This record gives sequence, C-alpha cells and structure tokens, in this order.
Amino acid sequence: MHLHNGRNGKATLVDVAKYAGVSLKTASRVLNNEPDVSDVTAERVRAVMDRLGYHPNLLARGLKTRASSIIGMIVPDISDPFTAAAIHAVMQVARERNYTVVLTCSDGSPQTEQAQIEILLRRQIEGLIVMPADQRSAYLANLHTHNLPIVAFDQPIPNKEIPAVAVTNRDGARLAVEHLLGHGYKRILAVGAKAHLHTISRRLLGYREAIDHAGCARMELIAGAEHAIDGPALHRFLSGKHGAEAIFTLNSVATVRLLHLLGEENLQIPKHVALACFDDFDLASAFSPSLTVVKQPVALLGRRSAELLFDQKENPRTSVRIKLPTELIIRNSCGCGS
Amino acid sequence: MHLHNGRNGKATLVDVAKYAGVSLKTASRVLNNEPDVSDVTAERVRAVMDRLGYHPNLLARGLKTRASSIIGMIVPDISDPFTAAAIHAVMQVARERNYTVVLTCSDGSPQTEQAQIEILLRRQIEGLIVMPADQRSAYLANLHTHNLPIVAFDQPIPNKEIPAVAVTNRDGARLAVEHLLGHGYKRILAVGAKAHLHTISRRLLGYREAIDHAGCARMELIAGAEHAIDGPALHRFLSGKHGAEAIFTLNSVATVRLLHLLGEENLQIPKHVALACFDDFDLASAFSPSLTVVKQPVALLGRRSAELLFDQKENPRTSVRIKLPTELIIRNSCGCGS
DNA sequence: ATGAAAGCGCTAACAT
DNA sequence: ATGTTAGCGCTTTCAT
Repeated sequence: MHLHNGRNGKATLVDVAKYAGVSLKTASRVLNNEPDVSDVTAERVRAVMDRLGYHPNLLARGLKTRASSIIGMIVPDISDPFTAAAIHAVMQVARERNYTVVLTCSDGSPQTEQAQIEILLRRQIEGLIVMPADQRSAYLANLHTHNLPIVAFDQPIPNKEIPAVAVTNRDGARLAVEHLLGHGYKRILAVGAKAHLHTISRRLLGYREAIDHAGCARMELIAGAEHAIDGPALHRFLSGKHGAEAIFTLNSVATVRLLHLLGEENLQIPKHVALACFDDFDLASAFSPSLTVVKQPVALLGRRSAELLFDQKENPRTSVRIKLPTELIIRNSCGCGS
Repeated sequence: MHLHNGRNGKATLVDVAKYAGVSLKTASRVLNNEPDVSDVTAERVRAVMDRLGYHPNLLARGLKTRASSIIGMIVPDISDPFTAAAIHAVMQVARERNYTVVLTCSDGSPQTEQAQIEILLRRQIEGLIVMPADQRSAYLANLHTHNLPIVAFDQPIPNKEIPAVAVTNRDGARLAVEHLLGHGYKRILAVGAKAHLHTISRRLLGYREAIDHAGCARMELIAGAEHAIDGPALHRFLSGKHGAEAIFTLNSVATVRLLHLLGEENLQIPKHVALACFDDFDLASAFSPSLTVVKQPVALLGRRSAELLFDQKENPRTSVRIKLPTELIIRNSCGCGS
C-alpha cells in the first residue's frame, strides 16, 4: 500500500486524482461532497483515497480559503473546574460546526495573555473566546479592531462593543448573604482574592448590599491571589467575641483555600462558623457538611459564548451582553438541616 | 494606519516588502532572524511590520515548510484535575519550543477518539500525546505507521513500539493497601470503575497482592463508570459484622463518588470505615478528615511526555517507557493521627 | 547583502 | 459532468 508520490510518504489530492484517473478539481469535488460528480467517479475517487490513506491538508485548504476553521480560546487557569467545564462546552459547539478550538493559557498574566493571543492570530483563528486575566487590559479592549470576532467569557471587557457572556454575580452573592443573614448571623466575613476582577468585585458588591441593608458591619478579607489568603489574618477575623459567625467565599478557589485554613484551625462548620460559597463543584455536596453554594450554569455559559462567537461571524457587530442566572443551592454548611 | 494591500485588510509579507522597498526574500529573512541582512534594512523592515500590524500567516509557513509547529493531545476528560494538570505541563513544554498544542477530548469513547485524531492528522500535527480512552484500541496500536511521533500518556498502548509515560500504579496501590493492613484492618474493599483501563487494573493488582499476601479476603466493587458505582452495592459491602473496615479507591473520580455515597449513608471516616485513595487532589488535604492518598507526580508526568515526544521527532524510533514513582501521603482518613 | 522564481496542497474561476 | 489555470502567503533554491 501507500504507493503514492514518494516524496515524503504523504498522499496529496494530486496523487489521488492521478491514481483515480481524474482531474484535480474532480478529486476536490469528491472531497468536499460537491454536486456534479457522477456516483461512479465519486466512488472510484473515494476508494483511492482510502487506499492511499489520504488525509486532506487543512493548512493548504485554510490558506486558499482564508478560513482556518479554528477558533481560539484563552483562559487563566485550565485546572479550575469551572473553567474546565466551560472549555468542554465550547469544544462541543465547535465540534458540531466542524471547527477546532485551540486552547491556550494565560496563567493569569496579561502579558502572557497578549503574547498567546498574538500566536493565535498568526494561526489565523476565525474568532476568539477570552476569559480575561485582567479586564483592564488595553490590549483586549482594542482587539476587536483586528476585525476578529471576539467574545468575553465570564468577565466582560470594558469596551461596550465586545460581546460578553456572564452570570448575575451581584444578585447571586446578595441572595447567598441574605440567606446567611436569615439564619441570624450578624457578623459575616467575605473571603476572596483578585478584587480587580469584575466577577469578584460584583460579588463583593452583592455582599455589601446585603450587609449594608441589614445594618451589619462589613468584614472583608481579600488577598492578591487565593493562595495568599493567610491564616493569621483569617484567625483575627474569627477570634474574640466579635469574631465572624459566618463566611461567604467569593469563588471556588477561595473556598478550597478557606477549607484548608479552617481545618488547620480546627473550626467546625457550621457549628463554629457557617459557610456559603460562590461557585459549585463536585465535592461541595460530598463535603461534610455539604456546602451551600451559588451555582453557575457553566455548561450553558460555555455553549452560549461559543454560539455568540459564531453569530458574530455571520452577523458582525452584534454587540450583545448575555447574562445568565445563578442559583442558590442550599445544603448544610450555612446551618440548614443540621 | 493599515494602508496595505486592501484586498482583505490583512497585511502580507509581500506588502511589508513593498512598503519597505525590499524584496520578498529580504522581508522573509528579517521575519525569521536570518543572517546576511544589514541592520539598517532589518530595522526598516521591522518598522514597516509594526506599522502595518503584520502577523505572519502560520498556515502558509506550515504549508511550505511541511511543519505545522502543532502537536496534538487527546484526553478522555479535561475536567479531571489530574488530566488538567498534565495538559498544563504539556503546554508549558510546547510553549518553550514554540509549538502550539491542539487539545481535544474523546469523552472516553474510542470512536470519538479516532475521529478526533483524524482531524488532528488533517491539521498536520507533528506529534501526538494520547491519554487513551481504551488502550485496547487497534486504531491507536497502528497509529505509529503514519510516521507520526506519538506518546501514550498515563496508560500505555499495548504496542511495544509506542513510547509511554506512566506511574508505578501497582506499587503505589500495594503500599497504600499495606498501610491500611498495618492499621489492623482485615476487610478492605477496593472501589473503582473501568477495569479495562491499564491504570485501574494495575492498581487492582497491587491491591490484590497486598490482600493476598496478608491472607485476607478480596472485596471489590468495580463499576463500568465511576458515576455508576452504586449505593446499594456499597451498602452491602459495608453492612453486617463482616462489612468492610476500610476502603481503597482506585482513582480520584471514584473517591469523589465514594465520599458522596458515604455521606448519604452517614458513615464517618475513619470511625466507621477508614479510607485511602489513589490520586491526590486539592481538597484531599482540606477534607475532614484529610485524605490519605497515593500521589502522582502529575506535572512531571506531563513534562516528560512532552519532552519524550520532541525527542521522538529528533531521534525516531526511540521506544522508551518511562515510569515515574508515586508517593504515599499519609493523612488522617486511614486512621492515622486521630 | 539582496533578489527572482518556483512551489507547498489545496480551492476557485472559468472553461468545455 | 469534468478539466485547466491561477494563486492563497509563505520559504527555498539559486543567482547576483
């Protein structure tokens, strides 16, 4: 087998045409399922393709058609379960449309983000879904001038022309904190990191609205990064007779970090301190006690952003902002059911 | 700005050459930092590139050089923390070498796996890292005939010619079970899924060796998929005076599933039943009690597989099998320290 | 140190 | 229903 051109062991469409005794164009027609090819010819060509183990070269096709059938996606952290689930949803939509997604990672750094996007641009991506490392990035705000469909995921870019898909961060947070207030807790501590992120600041806003409205005092422990949320600081917020009675964490990474610290302090939930968290995750319901969380419709969020991106391509300058609702899932860590 | 060819708003190297008043080849030399270009000329060309917002078209370069500078990676489940960490490591190595990784997902289906790999092949990937959906796949076993460097990640492909990177599954499992035996537990239940996977079967083997050697009875609850590990079956294994005293889970997905079920049964760890798990994860140490686990060197595993892939390219037919050691991390769920 | 011309593998006009 | 020709944007001989 593999008796084709011999130059480098890979059959091309020219080889296929030659062996099938047809012209290049006819072979191309068969490859692309175009009409105006007789069934006999088509069958013969397909047989040759099989025999030669022919794989169409998408680089060549892309060069010719100026359409790579690739979309780019850049996220700060693939390992975050929320992000991973979103990626999966985006890939599903892309697959349905015969697109490939090239995923890359900014590690939370706007510089890396920019460098990686430049590479995606070189790869001729037809669209970009970006989960911004920092929505203040001027680079991101000007990216749409490249005539590239772009969708901001989870966190909008402060350029009103760029479509965005996000959740009701503020409402979700407010509801969760109001639920804690409903339990009678007066001293509720917000714990999180990266307040420059739009999502975090909106959640913090929701927290403050609920706290202020109840006439309670704000208690906030916000670090530069989740892993930098430090034990001693937390200890100070929790100890003494004016210590926090409940905690609201601003994302799942902060939740995990907090659970670590609480474990080290030997504090029990909700006995010593109650807990509600923004963002659901697998173990949240298996944890003891099970965690009360604000759940985000992550798969839908991913689907929608991909769909919005493809809409952009067909119908440019459709500046939409989609906002999906969160849901408060009441389990036991808030004090319910125990 | 952007006063270039006008055909479709994207500057090409021809445009750059024209505006800089040099030949196409000279512009190409500058682009690729080749020698034999005067500093003055190079600077002038670079200035034009900047002014035009030139982005080299990697599709065209790849077509000409027959080198896409893309490697493919296919995994069953991006959301699995172990997998996500491995992907991240692979991307790091690729980035260092100016390669892009195109990641795709088999969802655990060999059919999807095959279809996705075909697409990667069309994209002219220069190498493939595959975390097999099912290592019995004949398709995978024959893939190396395409003259494509390939590395099996985590789970070897039963074709001795295909390099693989994996961990000491059997030893890790045996050590963990021996540790449980050391606590005096006689009735130890293994819980997991997908026994057709090499990793799982090796871990099960390690479990059996330890159990048999101690003269205890094997107790195994193995499902088709982790989510199918069912409560009633588990209940039967745990109840009665011959119920299991300890559990060993075969991967982290099974661990999470088990913790759910144990929670529903209101069983406490390690009081009612002790636990050791294969695979570490973020929350394992924050869980109460903290979980005793067999930890895999996941970042190193990812790095090594990527490095092995690049080695292949330079030095074909280097059939290596790398095996990295696991580590038993003793925390509290096994009964230690409580 | 610089340039002219050919061609990677495919699709798109335009025949026939 | 099928074929011919040109060209996508780049790199690569081979000249000069």
